[in-house]
Amino acid sequence: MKKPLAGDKKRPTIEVVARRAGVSRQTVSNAANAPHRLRPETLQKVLGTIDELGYRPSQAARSLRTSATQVIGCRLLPANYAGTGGVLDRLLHALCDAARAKGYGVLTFSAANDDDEIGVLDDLLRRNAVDGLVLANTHHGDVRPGWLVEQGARFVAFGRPWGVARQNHSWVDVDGASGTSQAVHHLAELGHRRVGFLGLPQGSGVGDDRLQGWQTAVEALGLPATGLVARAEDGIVSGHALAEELMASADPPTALVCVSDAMAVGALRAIEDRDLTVGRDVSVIGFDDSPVASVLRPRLSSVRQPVEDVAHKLVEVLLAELSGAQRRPSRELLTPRLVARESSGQPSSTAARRSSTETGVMKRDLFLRGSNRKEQHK
Amino acid sequence: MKKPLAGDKKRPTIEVVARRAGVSRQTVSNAANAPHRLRPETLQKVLGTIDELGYRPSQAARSLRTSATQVIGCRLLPANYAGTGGVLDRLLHALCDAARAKGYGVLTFSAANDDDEIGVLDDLLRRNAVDGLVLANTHHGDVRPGWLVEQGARFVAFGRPWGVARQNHSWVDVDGASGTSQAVHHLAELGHRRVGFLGLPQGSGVGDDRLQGWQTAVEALGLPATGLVARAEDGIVSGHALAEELMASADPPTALVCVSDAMAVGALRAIEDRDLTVGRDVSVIGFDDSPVASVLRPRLSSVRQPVEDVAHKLVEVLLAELSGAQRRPSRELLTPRLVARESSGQPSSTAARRSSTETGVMKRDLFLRGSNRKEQHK
DNA sequence: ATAGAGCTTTTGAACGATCAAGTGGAGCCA
DNA sequence: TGGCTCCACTTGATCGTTCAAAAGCTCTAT
Repeated sequence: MKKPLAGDKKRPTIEVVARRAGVSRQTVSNAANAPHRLRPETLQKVLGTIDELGYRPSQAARSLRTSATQVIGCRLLPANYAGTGGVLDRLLHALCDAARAKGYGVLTFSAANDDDEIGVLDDLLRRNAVDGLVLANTHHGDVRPGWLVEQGARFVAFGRPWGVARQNHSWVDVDGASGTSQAVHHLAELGHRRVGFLGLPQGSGVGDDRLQGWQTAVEALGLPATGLVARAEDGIVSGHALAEELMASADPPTALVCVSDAMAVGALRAIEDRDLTVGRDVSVIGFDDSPVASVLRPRLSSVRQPVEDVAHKLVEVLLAELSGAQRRPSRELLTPRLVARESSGQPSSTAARRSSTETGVMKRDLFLRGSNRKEQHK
Repeated sequence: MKKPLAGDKKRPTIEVVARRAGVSRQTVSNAANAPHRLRPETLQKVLGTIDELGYRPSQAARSLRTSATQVIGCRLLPANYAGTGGVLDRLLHALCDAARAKGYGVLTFSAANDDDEIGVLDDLLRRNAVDGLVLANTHHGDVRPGWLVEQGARFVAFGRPWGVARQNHSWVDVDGASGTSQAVHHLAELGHRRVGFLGLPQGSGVGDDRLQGWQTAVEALGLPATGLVARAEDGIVSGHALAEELMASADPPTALVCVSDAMAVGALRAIEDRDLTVGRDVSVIGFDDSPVASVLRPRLSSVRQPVEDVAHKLVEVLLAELSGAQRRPSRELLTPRLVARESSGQPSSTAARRSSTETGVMKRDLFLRGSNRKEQHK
């Protein structure tokens, strides 16, 4: 029975509700915050009045008194779609849902770089505009976690504190090594033996992590490991160059596991440029399952991060941190899942068969296969 | 000379700053909010102390007193990347920047549907958690604007109030008709005459708008207009079906202007399935310049919305609305810009030449052309 | 009868800022 | 000198909530 808020009419305060229900302010407050303290019939009556007037406590007044804003801050990363951008957008959605389920809001902001971000964070913390923070995209030599710890701020990082000995803050991360390992196992099951890896320059946390997964799997399966790794900065152009480099070798790989979808896209291009068929002559698996993955042709197999689970964990850990119950920092490592699509298939029987005559042979069969739409392609 | 906030040390209040500077609370307040009221030397002294202690007014206390939160709410739309999703993500970034520049924060939330969103908005408004709202993705029969007006809420819509006679709220939108018109003109300049249009079912605001731009341009240029429009719900599969439909006709188009990038992707597939070359046999232009556009091969020409300008306008209009100075609702229509890439090129001299022997001819030339990376493809 | 225990409800104070009104002093003019 | 204005700054009140403590009330045990 909610009353619309007419433009000039003011929102009802707790005082108004109290008078109307014939009780005191505190009783109304308790009805919402500590219902067990009220006699059932009183509770009923007060809740009725609250509903009747459409009362909600003023966030500002509550924050002032409790010094808790019920808001989590989170930086919006620059939209780097081919890279990990898609993941962070999905994460933001999931984070909003997870936070709202716990009665929290999410305040987003953008920043040009980490120093800029620290400036914004400093402002948010000093104004008490947020209770806690989610720190995304942690990286090697990241100054933000240390700064936040020093400020006594409550936060959770999405991403391990790479290359730091004393990890004195909570984090949630995705096991990249598991992801690339899954990719290698999947390719091995399809019959591949020479599985290459396109990675990031040494020193990148995620890059090294994902490379290690490849190494572990290759060793476990007894696959060849030499001359199969190429590394460069992330990007489509890099992916093209690295894939070309590996394929130009004497004994080229029949499959490529890539540290990112951007790299994978570059690899796809390089393969096509050699007039080979992706998923047939050379298989490719990306990482992050970015939006482009399912739109490319052939659709790109990719390792998908469990973003919803990450978001839930982030909120869970952060709230524990906020409650103060948490003494020791939490560490959560979640497992990603390979989404196999057309870009990873059985190796062609003769790896040496490299004529260009068969380009596009599989196109028809591959198009729309596995799509959730039932529409058939004639 | 900012002092770090040690974990257990409390933030300084205005009272603390005042005592330290040897002035009263109000003088400190004035230093920040009305510096002209202070004698220059006093101002200097107070600002010095503020800086020394790293003081920032508590957002909660300020909000309580002024009943202004300095926060704008904005729904995070489901990540529909092939569709308009990418645009709204870009918009969110720009919105955060534009808002921050004016001292506002952006509170994001997600909602399953419009009714769900109204529930969230109701909550935000009742708690006074936001000063104003940005309403994205307005559509035909949208109940949200009316509801917000009824509530007396301050908001700006991104998108015109489609199909509503009395437009009693402010909005900012992009002139879709101009975008599709630009696309047609661009194609006509390249030599195309039969330019098709893949649109949305009648009744969709953006769909009809963009179709109208195509019509206007086609008429203005004296191009054929019959049998060149196909309409269906948005999506890759739809795009494929519609393009196939048009190309199967007796006198097929040599170019397709699409209402969205998703449609355009479907069209690309359909063209390739006929063993034709995109950008040569048939040109394709999408709408929104979503992230996939520049990653596809050939890269997709697309109409790009001026998201940063939109964000600035949204904030500007909303703040005018909040200040109360605004009597009449504002209406701003911004112009998008066509980004021409490889998917739109000169029509092949013989439109009837439809052998499959030349598939992929231009691939090498097209790859990476126009990229900002200088790296050459050998 | 009465004190004590336990439950429910009320009252006073405080959170930290801004608004509105008040104070004190310098400067001007008659 | 007195009165007036203007400026620079201070003081008291207030925003709407929750916390902490007090106050009633009921019930039981002595």
